[in-house]
Parts: sequence; C-alpha cells; structure tokens
Amino acid sequence: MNIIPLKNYNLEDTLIGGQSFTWRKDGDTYIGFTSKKVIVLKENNGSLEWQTFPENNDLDFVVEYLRLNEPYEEIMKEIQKDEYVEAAIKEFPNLRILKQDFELTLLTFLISANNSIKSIRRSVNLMAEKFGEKVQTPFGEVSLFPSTETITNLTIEELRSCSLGFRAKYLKASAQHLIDTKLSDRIHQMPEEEVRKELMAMQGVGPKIADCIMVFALGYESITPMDVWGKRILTEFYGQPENMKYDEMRNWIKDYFEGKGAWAGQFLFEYIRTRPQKKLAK
DNA sequence: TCGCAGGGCCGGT
DNA sequence: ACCGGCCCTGCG
Repeated sequence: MNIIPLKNYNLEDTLIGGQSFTWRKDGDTYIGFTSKKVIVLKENNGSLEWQTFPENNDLDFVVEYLRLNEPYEEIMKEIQKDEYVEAAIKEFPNLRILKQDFELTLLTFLISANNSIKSIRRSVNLMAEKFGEKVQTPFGEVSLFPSTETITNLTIEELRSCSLGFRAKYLKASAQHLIDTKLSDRIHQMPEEEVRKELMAMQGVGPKIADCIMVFALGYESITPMDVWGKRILTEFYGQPENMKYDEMRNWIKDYFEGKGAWAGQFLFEYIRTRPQKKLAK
C-alpha cells in the first residue's frame, strides 16, 4: 500500500453514500471498482493508504477520483448559508464529492430511476459479478463493472437477471448510444446546456439523472440534482411551493448557493435522507 | 402480510 | 403541460 496525507476527508460517508454504488467496506478497508480498476483505500492516522489494481500505484487516478486537491475548507465556508447546511455539515463532517468515470456514472445512475440506493447497489454488484472482468488482489478477487461494449452485447434478459426491471432496456440502448456517438470523447469540452442536451438524448436519462452525471462525473459544482429528497429540501427547509417544476427547483437552489450548489446539495441530501422518520403527528 | 416508496422517465393525452 | 404506469426490492 502507498501512503499519502489525508485531510478533512470522510471516506465512509463519501464512498458509501448516494453518489457511488461500487464501494464496500471490509473491516476498515474500502474496496471499490470501475470498469477498469480496483481501488483499495484505508485511513490511518491522518494518512491514506491506497493501491490500485491491476495496474499498481496509479496516483494520478486516485488524486483525481477523490478530488484531493479541492480547497475544501474554503468551499465549506462558502456554503454555510443557514442553519440547515450547518446542521448537515455537523452531521456529515468532511463529506466530499467524487469525480467518477463518465460512462460508469451514466450507466449506474440509469439504474437509479425510481429505485432505492440499496437496490441500485445490488444491481450494480450483480452486473459486475455476472458480466464483469475479474481482478485478483491481495484483498480477494474483485469483479469490475462490465465495459460499455460488453453491455451492448448482453440480452435484455441477461440484464434483467440483475434486477434491473424496466431499466434493462435503457442500459442496453444507452450503452449502444455511447459506442455509436463516442460521446465520452466529446462531453468534456462542451457548454453546460449542450452537455445536458447530449445526456438527455439517451434513453432513460432525464433532467435529474443528467444533473447527477454532471455533478458526480463531470465536475459541475453549481448544480444540485433535484430528486424526491431535493424537493423535500426545498419545501421543508426553504419554504418553496410543492408545485415547482424541475427547472424551477434547479434554478432556485443554484441561485441560492451561488455556484456551490453541488456541495451544499450533497450535504443536505445525506442529511435529509438519513434523518429519523418523523412521526406523523395528528 | 401487504402496501408503499425508492437519488425518475417515458409515452399517451 | 400533465399524468398513469412501470420492474423489482426493501421496509414498516
């Protein structure tokens, strides 16, 4: 294992939260995968022990994936605009946003539609175990997420065997779309509105999933994906009307957090979705 | 047990 | 611009 300094970084909440579905915790070790790599992380006395497989020692990848060079304390100051954000930061200190692979993020968030995080994880792991390459590590054999190419060659029935339900056809179609359009080679150098348009051209990608891809893979910091929890944040915390449309919600919170909506939203999301169920009084 | 909700989207009106 | 339906799983 390699060792680098680690400051203000909560691996648990960041890796095992709602932004990535390919991590598990084994004792005090975090094991994650993409479609190409296995990453092993362990925190130890303010240091990060890490290794990548099958290619070892890929420091550049780890630094970019974990976004280790973010001016984190500065960002935290910028988003503390009210009591709700403050409470969320207190409950999830040092929560971070990852920068994940574009195609992996797209394909796994396709699975998120009308689904629960637990079930999304289950489907992603089933896909890896059934159809992904295997990588041998000192921490055991790890299955990678199937490549985009592999997914295009699977049948709908094979995909459905991973508990994907109606999303199976979206995975196959969108994987094929990625191959046909080579979108991954172009997406990183496009204006925001064009990125969103390209993403939503794919089957199964609507405004919310497009926002997730832009925040968790493409590094857009001003966007807050507005799911059922985001809507609750707006209505319960900020007194906004129930009937706001998606774009109205996104614009409202984007303006409110002045360019840092992704960070603030991540705290508020974890905060509201894990809060104890309110007893329905009366 | 069973009814419902889950990091929404699609297709018909 | 609305809205019913959707595969399946986890949870109370």
